[in-house]
Amino acid sequence: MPTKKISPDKDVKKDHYFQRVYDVTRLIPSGKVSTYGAIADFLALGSARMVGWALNHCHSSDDIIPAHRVVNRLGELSGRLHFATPTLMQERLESEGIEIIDHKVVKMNELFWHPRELEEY
DNA sequence: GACCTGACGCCCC
DNA sequence: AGGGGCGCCAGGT
Repeated sequence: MPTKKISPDKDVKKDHYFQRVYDVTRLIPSGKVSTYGAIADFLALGSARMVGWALNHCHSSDDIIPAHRVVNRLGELSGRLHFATPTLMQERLESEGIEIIDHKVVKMNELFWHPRELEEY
């Protein structure tokens, strides 16, 4: 048997992981935000970095992912430069009634939404 | 294959 | 109370 680790299901698992991240992201209510860590925590899979990595590729998904509702734990729009325009993330959040000052969500404590708050799932 | 670099976050000053 | 160290895990060079 080949000692080489050709793992065909690795890509499958990767896609599945992507899908899990996208699913949770879609559940974030408009007007609220969640964090990379909270999503990784809820999935009990991967790390916060991997959530960011997955969201970085969300453009390759056919569905529209509200990735702008995911910020880092301090409420900073750390992913804003990865959107079509550098201001798009902030514009979308503001259009949902979220106030942002200096690339940071104001009242992060009130607006933070953890997936575990979801009753069903 | 070592080394760097992230859309991160906890721990420890 | 803000900043650095380090673990995280996958990709790129």
